[in-house]
Amino acid sequence: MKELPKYYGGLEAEKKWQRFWEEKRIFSFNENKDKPVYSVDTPPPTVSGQLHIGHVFSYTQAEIMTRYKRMRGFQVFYPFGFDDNGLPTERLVEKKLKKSASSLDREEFIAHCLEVSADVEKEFKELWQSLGFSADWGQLYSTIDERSRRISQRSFIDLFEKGHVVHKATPALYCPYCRTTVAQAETEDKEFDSEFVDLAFTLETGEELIISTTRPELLPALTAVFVHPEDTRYSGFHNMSVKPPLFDISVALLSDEKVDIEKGSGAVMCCTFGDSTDVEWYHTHALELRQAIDENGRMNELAGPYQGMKVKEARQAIIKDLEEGGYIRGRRQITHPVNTHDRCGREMEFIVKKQWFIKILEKKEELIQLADTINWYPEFMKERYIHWVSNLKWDWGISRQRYFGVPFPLWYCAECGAPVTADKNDLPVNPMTDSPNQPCPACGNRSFIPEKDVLDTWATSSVTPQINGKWGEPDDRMDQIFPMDLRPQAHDIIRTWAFYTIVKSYYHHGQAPWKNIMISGHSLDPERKKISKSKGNVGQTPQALVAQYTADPVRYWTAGSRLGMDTFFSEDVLKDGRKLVTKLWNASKFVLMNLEGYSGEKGGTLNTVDEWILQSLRRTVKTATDYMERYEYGLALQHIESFFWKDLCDNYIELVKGKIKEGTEDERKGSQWTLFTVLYGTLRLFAPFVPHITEEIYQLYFADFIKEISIHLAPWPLPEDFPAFEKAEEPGKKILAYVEFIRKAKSENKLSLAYPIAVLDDQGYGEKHFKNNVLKQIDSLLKIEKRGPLKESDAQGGDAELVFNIKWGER
RNA sequence: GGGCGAUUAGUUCAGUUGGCUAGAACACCUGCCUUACAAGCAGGGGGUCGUAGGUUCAAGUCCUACAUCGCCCA
Repeated sequence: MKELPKYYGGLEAEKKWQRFWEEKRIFSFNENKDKPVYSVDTPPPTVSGQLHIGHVFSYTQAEIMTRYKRMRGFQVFYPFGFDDNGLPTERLVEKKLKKSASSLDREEFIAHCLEVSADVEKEFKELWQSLGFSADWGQLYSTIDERSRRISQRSFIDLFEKGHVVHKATPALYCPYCRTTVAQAETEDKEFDSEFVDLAFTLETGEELIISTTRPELLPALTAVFVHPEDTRYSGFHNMSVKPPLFDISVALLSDEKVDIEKGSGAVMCCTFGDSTDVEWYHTHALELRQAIDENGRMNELAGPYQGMKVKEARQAIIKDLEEGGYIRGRRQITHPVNTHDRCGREMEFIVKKQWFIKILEKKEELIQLADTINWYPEFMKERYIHWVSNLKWDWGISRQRYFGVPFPLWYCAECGAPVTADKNDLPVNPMTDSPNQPCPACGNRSFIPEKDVLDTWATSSVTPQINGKWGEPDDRMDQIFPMDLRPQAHDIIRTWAFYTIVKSYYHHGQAPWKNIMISGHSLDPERKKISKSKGNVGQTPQALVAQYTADPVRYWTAGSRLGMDTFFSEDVLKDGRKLVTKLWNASKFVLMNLEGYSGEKGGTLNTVDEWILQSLRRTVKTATDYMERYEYGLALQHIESFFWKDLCDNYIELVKGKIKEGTEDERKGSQWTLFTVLYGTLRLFAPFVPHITEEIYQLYFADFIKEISIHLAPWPLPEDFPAFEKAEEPGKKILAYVEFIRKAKSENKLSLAYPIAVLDDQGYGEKHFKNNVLKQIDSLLKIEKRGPLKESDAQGGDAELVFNIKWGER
C-alpha cells in the first residue's frame, strides 16, 4: 500500500519540483520535436525596480494557459525577456547612483545601467521561477543584448528601406525634465490646478481684446490670435493685427473652427507651442515658429528679460509684471487637464527638433483592419485598440536623446547630410565608434556624423516576435513560431506595446504578429485602486507572499477572475488556495490508501455511484476544456474546484468508503478503477493552476502507472477519455438527495453524522429506487443499521417527498 | 465630450445561444473530533438581480433611456 506522508511539504516540495522541471528540461523548446508549436510572445517586463503582485497577476494567468496548451499536446514555445533598455532603467540607475545621466560619461553610465539591470533581472527570474513558471529559460533575452540590438537595428533599416520612417524637423512631444522627446503613447492627461488669467491685448484699432490663458509665459512665442469664424463679436476684425502686452510683437487675428466660442472672450492665443491645438494651427495656418522654451525647460533669448528662467518661474515673473503694468483683467483658479510624461509625471512641452518618426498616421485604416485578423480575448478589448488607433494624432517618434538604448544604425554624410544606414551584415553597430563601410551614396563623401540619439525602447520591445524568431539571423526560425499563437498582456498596454508590435509586424511581414491576444485585468488594492509602484500601494512583495503561502495558493488567486476583469488582491483568497492544496493532499492520501492492490487495469463492475462520479467528471472535463479554449481559466477553475470538492470529496469518497471496506472483491475493483481514474483526471485538470501539489501527488503514485515523466506532459483530459453514463445522472441526484435528507435529520437533531440509526423506515423508498449495492453504501455512510417499518416515530423529516421515520440508535 | 466595462446575498463573484424555486466562496448562525482532512464535516438564515420603460408564452439574460462607479481617450 502506498501511503502519502501526513503533511504536504509545501515550499520545499515546490522548490524540489522546480528544480526537477529545470533539470529534466521539461519545458524546453525542441525545434525538432514532432508536435505542433504553440508560441507565446511574453511581453518582457520593464526593468524599473521591483515586480509587484500586479505583475504576478497578469503573468501567471498567461502561464496557466501555457501549461494547458502543453498538456493539449502542443510543443509550447514560452520564452521570457527583460525590457531593460530605456528611460525607466536610466531613472532607476540615476536613483541608485544619486547622479544624473548627463553628469557621467556616456559609456560609464551605460555600464552602470547594464550592471543594475543584470541584478534586477536575476531577481525577476527568481520570482518567476519561485512561482513555478514553465518558461524555457534557455530562450531568455533582454532588449539590450546583442541579438536584440541587431534585430532592432535590422527592423529600423527595413523600415527605412521601405519608406516607413521619416526624418523631419517638426514639433514633437518633449519632456524637459527627462530631456528627451517621447511618443504620444507615453503621455498622459492629468488634472492640474492652474491659474486662468485674462490679459488685455491691443487690436490694430486700439481696442482692447481680452484673452484668457493659463500660460502667460508663452507670450514671447505668440504667433497668432484665433477666433471662431462665426463669432459675430469679431466679424469685423479678421486679419487685423493684435499686440500682446509686455512684448513687442504683432500678430494677425485669424479664424478657425476649433475655437470654443463659449470659452472666455472667444479669442484665444496661439503660441509655438502651448498645446496640441497650437501645433495643429502651426501646420494648418502655416504660422511662424517662435520657440521661447529651450530643451532644458528654460526660457530662451526670445523671452528677453525672462531668459534663463524655468517655465514656472517665468510664469510667475510675467504675471507679476503684467499685474504691475495693469494688463490683467481677471484671475481665477481652475483645474484643467495637462499633458504629462507618464514616466515622470511632469508637464510636457512641444519643441521642434529634427528626429525620426515611424509613419503610422497614413496607415490607420490598415492598422485598424488588422485588428480583425487577431482573436481578442475578451473580444471587447479590440475596441480599445481601434479607438486608440483612430484617435492617433502623431506619427511615432522614435528618437530619444538618451543613452541607454539601442543606437540608430545610422550616420549622416558630413558633406551633404544624407542619412546612411549600416550594412545589414555589420549589425549591431554603434555609430559613435563604427563607420559606414561605404562612401556616401549621394555624394561619395567619406566623412560622417553619427546619430547620437538612441531608439525609443518600444522600437525594440515591439519586435519581440522577431527577436524570438531570430528574424534575419543565420538560425532564423520565424517560419516555426510566427505569427505567434498567443500574446498575453494587461489592458493598460494595448495602446503601447500591443499597438507598436502590430505596427512593426505589419510593416515587416504584412500581417499581425499574433493569432490570439489575451488581455488580463489589473490587480487592485482594497480601495479599488490599481496596484502600481507609483501609487505606493504595492503592499506585500510577491516574494513575501510566496514565502508565507507557497506558490500554488498565489497562483490560485491569480486564476480567480474572469479574463480581462480587474480583481482585488485579497489574502482570504490566498487562504482559500492554501485550503485547496491541503484538500488535494488529503483527498489523494485517502484515495491512495484505498488503491491497495490496484493493478492499473480496468476491472470489476461499476454501480450507479461509480457511474455518477465518472459522468460528473466527464461533464466537468467538457466544461473546463470549453472555458480553457476561450482563455477563461477562472471559470474553468471554478468548475473543476466545485467538482473536486463537492462531488468527489463530499459525496463520492464518502459513499465509496463503505463499498471499499465491505464490498465484494468485484465491487472493490470497480471502485478502485473509478477512484484511480477520477483522481488522475482531477489532478490533470488542476495541474495548470496548482502545478506543484499536482506534480507531487503524481510522482508519489501515478508516475508508476503513467509513462510521462511529469504530470505537466501528461495529456489534458478530454470528455471522450471517459465512459459516458448519462443514465446515471438522475439516479445519482436521487442518491445525493436521499443522503442529504438523512444528514439533515441528524444535523437538526444535533447528532453526529456517525450517530447510528437503529431503524430507518422510509416506506420502501430506498429499496424501490436504489440497487442493493448502492443501498449498502448509503447505509454504511449514514450508519443505518436496519431498514423496516416502525411503529412510533422518534424523528420525522419534513420534506414533502421524503418523510422518513427514524429510530435513533445509541452511542 | 467620446470609447469600453461594471452594477446579482453583508463582501467578492458565477449565472453560456432568454426556460424549473437565481448559485458559489468568504462572512454569519446551529451542530458535529466522523478511521483523508477541525486549514475539516453536516445543516441553516440571507437577494423586489442599479432605476424606469419595452419585446416575449417566458427577462438577471434581449432592446431603449437614465443613474452610479471604474478604466482609457479628447
